[in-house]
Amino acid sequence: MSEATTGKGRARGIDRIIGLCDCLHRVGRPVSVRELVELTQAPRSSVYEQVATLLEAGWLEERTDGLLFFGRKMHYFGTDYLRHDDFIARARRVLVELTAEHAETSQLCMLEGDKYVVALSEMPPRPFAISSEVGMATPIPWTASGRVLLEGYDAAALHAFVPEEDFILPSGERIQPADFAADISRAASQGYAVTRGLVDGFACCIAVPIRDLRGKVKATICFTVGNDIDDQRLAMLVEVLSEAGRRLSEVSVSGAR
Amino acid sequence: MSEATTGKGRARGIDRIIGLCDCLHRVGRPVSVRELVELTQAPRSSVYEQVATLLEAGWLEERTDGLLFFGRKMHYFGTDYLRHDDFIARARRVLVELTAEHAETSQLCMLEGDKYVVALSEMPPRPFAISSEVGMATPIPWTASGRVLLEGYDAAALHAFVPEEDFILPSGERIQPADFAADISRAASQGYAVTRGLVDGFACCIAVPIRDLRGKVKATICFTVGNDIDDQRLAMLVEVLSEAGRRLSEVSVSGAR
DNA sequence: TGTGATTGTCTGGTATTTCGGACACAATTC
DNA sequence: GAATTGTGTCCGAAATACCAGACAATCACA
Repeated sequence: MSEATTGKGRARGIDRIIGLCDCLHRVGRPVSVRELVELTQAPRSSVYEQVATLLEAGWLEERTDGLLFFGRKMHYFGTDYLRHDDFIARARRVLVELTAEHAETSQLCMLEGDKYVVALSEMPPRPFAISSEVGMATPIPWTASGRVLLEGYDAAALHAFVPEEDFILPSGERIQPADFAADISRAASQGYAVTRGLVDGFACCIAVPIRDLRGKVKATICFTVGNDIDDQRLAMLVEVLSEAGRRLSEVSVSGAR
Repeated sequence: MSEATTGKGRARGIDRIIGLCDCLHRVGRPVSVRELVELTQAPRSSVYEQVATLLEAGWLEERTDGLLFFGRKMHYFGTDYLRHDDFIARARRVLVELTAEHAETSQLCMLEGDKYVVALSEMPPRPFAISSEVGMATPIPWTASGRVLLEGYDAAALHAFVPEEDFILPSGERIQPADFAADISRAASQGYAVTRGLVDGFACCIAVPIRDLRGKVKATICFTVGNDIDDQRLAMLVEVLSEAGRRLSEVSVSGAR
């Protein structure tokens, strides 16, 4: 992802900005200028200058505690994106519907490079819904959606595509690529994937594919529910998701991207 | 707003990018490179290069029809902003609640420079809810919220602050600054403002203040409802909004911003 | 209060990026 | 099919934005 957008040596302002925002997103919390300098590896004086520019533009905001984070403008731009990407806009309506109907967190997930990201997330208005952060890059093997998104990948292809370290779960345990490949082909044949307590212990994820015109999986929608779910409800949710997945697949005609 | 972020002559890449994104936001729809060049007044070759860089970074996306608009990354950054700005996050929960309860569009509005902008908008899931675009700068006198946000401004202060042309409604009709000042002081004394059919004919807006610690109005929350609303329901919504406004005002202690 | 670390500002030189304009190619128009 | 207009790429020159580093101000702590 972030290629040479950070690092020392003279760089274009625009690349520095991109690197800066990527870092901010990656850490996912307000940071001090000092921290920003460390994260981006950019020259101190440059960072000060860029930050000043971005603050003035409303791309960043300085909070009362002096820390920096994204500003209003980013929200506006992001909202513009959501409105104008046909596929995303349609998916969002479906997620809202699913979450309203079943009171579970529903998400739209996609690949970004060799990582999995949550593109959209709708949480039910209940106190302890399980969430995960929009846009955060996560190793593919950690997720149910990953098993759907990598449809068609065999062990060799996996080895080439997925970074070695991504097979190691937060717990330290290692997923065997062969097992992962088996999960993938099972997902392909049954049309959905379920993981239980993979990264979390208490979470259970159910993912189904959304396909483009050529039948390739381009995204997934998933429910994230408590691991204590019973089989009957799980089957019901699978059914509901599959239906939604089909709906989002077919009309994906000329929409955006 | 957009100061020297557009225009001819040599400019920093970062300023060009800011100008480019501002233009995209202002037009509010996907555009061709040609159009971008016109909008930003930037050199053609520069625009091509910046666009390429931004596309690669995922800040922009090229759609199937070749037009450009904001990309995924902006959505991620915007989501980060929403999560981490305490005040915004709290306001959002309140809006969701209000909209769920009363099935009307509710919004959080603020000033940005000498313009009014919708910072957050929650629409009820019904077919013909009245909406307005998040982040779009609108002349202050066109709105109910404007009458609340400018609390304390007399005719002279208005004259100094609000651009002359902003008093002209889309219909071509002109709002008299004196009338506007009267609306403002009425809003201050009754604690809310209502406008009926101001820009739209069919829309009715109800706005109440959210105050910072010093008592200054820093934002409004409002309902946008159909103009056919009856007095009783309107009174009820005013009451509900006022309560919400009070809730958002008090604890605004050390929040963000 | 002294000493060292941290944070923020400023300035000048130069490695680099921006920009103008030329060029190639495609799409229209006459 | 010639002429015109629109779109995208490439290149060299030079204006300048980025960076290093010096300095000032503030803080931390003994």
